[in-house]
Amino acid sequence: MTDAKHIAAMTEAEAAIALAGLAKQLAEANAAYHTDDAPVIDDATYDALKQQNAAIEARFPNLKRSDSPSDQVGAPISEGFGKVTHAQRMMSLDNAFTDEDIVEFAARIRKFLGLLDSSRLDFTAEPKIDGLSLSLRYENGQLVQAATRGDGAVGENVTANARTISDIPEFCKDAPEIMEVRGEVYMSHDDFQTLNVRQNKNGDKQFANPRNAAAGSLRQLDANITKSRPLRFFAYSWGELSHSLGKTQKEAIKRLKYLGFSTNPLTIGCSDTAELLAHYRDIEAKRATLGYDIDGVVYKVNDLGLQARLGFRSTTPRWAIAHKFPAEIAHTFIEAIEIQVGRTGALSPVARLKPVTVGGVVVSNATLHNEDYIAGRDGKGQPIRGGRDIRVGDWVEIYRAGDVIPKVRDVDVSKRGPDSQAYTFPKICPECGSDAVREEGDSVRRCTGGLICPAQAVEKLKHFVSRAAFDIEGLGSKQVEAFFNDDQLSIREPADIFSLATRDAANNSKLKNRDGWGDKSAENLFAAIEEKRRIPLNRLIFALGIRHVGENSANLLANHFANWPAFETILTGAQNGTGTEWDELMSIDGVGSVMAAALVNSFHQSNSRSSIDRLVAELEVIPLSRADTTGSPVAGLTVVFTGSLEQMTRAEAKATAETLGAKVAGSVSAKTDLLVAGPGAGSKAKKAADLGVKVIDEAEWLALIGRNT
DNA sequence: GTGCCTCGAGTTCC
DNA sequence: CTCGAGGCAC
Repeated sequence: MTDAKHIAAMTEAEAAIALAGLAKQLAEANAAYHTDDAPVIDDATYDALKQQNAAIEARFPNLKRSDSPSDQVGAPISEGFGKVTHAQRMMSLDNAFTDEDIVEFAARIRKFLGLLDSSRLDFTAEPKIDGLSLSLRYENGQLVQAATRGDGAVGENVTANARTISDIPEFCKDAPEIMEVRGEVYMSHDDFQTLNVRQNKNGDKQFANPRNAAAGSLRQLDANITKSRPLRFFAYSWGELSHSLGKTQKEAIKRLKYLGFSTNPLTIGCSDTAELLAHYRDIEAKRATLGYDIDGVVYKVNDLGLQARLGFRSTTPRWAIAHKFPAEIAHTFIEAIEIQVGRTGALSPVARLKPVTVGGVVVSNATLHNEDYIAGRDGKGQPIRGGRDIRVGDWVEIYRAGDVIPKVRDVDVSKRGPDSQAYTFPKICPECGSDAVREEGDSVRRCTGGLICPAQAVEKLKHFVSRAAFDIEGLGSKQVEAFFNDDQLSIREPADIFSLATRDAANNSKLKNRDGWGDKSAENLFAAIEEKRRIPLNRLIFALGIRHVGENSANLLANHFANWPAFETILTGAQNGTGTEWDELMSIDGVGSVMAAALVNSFHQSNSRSSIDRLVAELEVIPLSRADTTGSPVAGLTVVFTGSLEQMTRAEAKATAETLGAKVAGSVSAKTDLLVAGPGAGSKAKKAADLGVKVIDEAEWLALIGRNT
């Protein structure tokens, strides 16, 4: 034991050792307490250890560990979970619904790898568990972190909760020093039933389905509640590894089993698509007797070397696919068809349904996409669902696309009454009365009211405060809408947000007297707004809500122009379709004529321009911090990218290269210094060879610019 | 012109 | 998540 005097006398090295020891001791104690119900130390000792840990951390803040016990179980319950950046992105899977999709999947892989039809290509097939994915990080065999998938790049830290799941080992003997194990947390049918009976007895809410129950249980702020819930875990994948788990998918899964994880017993190897499809039918037949929910079968290329060669698209691997079971359907009728107006003026029809349960969830709305869909045609005028139109009062077949978005699959025409009438899509905006027009070749009808239309104005404001834009704490979509409709403190356009505090002060500070508001909440809101007066250029460009300019394009533009004045000057000077400014816009990789025109219009149309000017006058725009390119290994070089890139998109690659002072060209010439060639590179690689231009692959490029994979 | 691949926009429910 | 469409390579 180490007392306060010891801590005061500690050297940094001693402190680091002490912290490591405490982390281990407390983690073991936690594990024992949460999983076995058999504490290895008593509460007083536990608290004393924890205090020591905190005291050492206070004296040596730089030594605080990533797995610090002060951030874990037993720590006071904080609001929300911490964020965890995954060492390797958690990908999602491409979906397939038909046998043909699977044949194409295999063909795509053969083509990409340049394999002959006659050569062997092995796969694995396993049930796709319907739960939620989890990434477990082990260091030297010890579980140090568990994180949910989140958006794939950043998830939530649910370490304390994961420790309570008995299928998840606290310690793995013989594991690589760094090992991220990925898999699915789920609840069995039996456990789900029992839990709901218990919930009912305690007067707690019932869960709609095992998946929701599992998700709700894992995301409890109090790990003790998670502990009382019967969660299970199947391991099927991995992230960062300090050394490999095997040469093939099958070997790696076997290894995970050896290390103490549950792996799904229905995982098998297959040597062609026929075997994959046979296993699919087999699992489909067993589906009802498995005792847990699955929603399809996952196929993966077995050879990990081939997996590495195939690599990833932006969000999915090329070497795996999920063969989904047909979606569950339900029948109900349409009580009404309503029109919503979006930020770009798009009129979107929504069917109000007689509530019905589909896949364990009660659905009362379903999207009808657009005018053509209601009329029974697709965007090109081709009939869908046999060309039947959709009417108010129709009995319809509903399913949840991707198990999420409710959609109308088909109409039962035989149940139509004699007075049934075809739906007439409005030609004027239901919100503002302006003309709603459909441009040639567009499937969407749009309100022409612009900012005059209250619906568009509100949606634009909601976009402005959204997460990837200004992200003002305490000013979400609900609040924005309330302020929009407030007579005294109205927010009609983005600039009004930044004058809110002054206007409220001039108005005798009435905000704090509103329903649900007080001194503190008003003060917090004003502070949060002030905080966002300084805004990075890319966020500002995205927040403007210009059509065709999403988060990604905003980043490209910010990268190119680096600061607001440069961006504004070009857009102000640009003419639609011609001139040097237009050419500069078009020269940006990822910007084409449609986006360029949308940008130019928004800076020339007087209403939108003055709204932008009023906003920018309130802000301090943070320019993009350009790295100093002196000493950059590629400064001044002319680089060309070809073939498919795996670690980054072409646009990202170009932006990064430019940041480092390189020029990026579209084609290989005598002036080219370097060609970065991914798989599938064709004529350019040949030309480079002819001209004697140096050719490297993506990994070598990343190494060159100092970004290791 | 065709055929990927990505992105943008709009959607529901918890 | 899905659809449509923009952008780019061939």
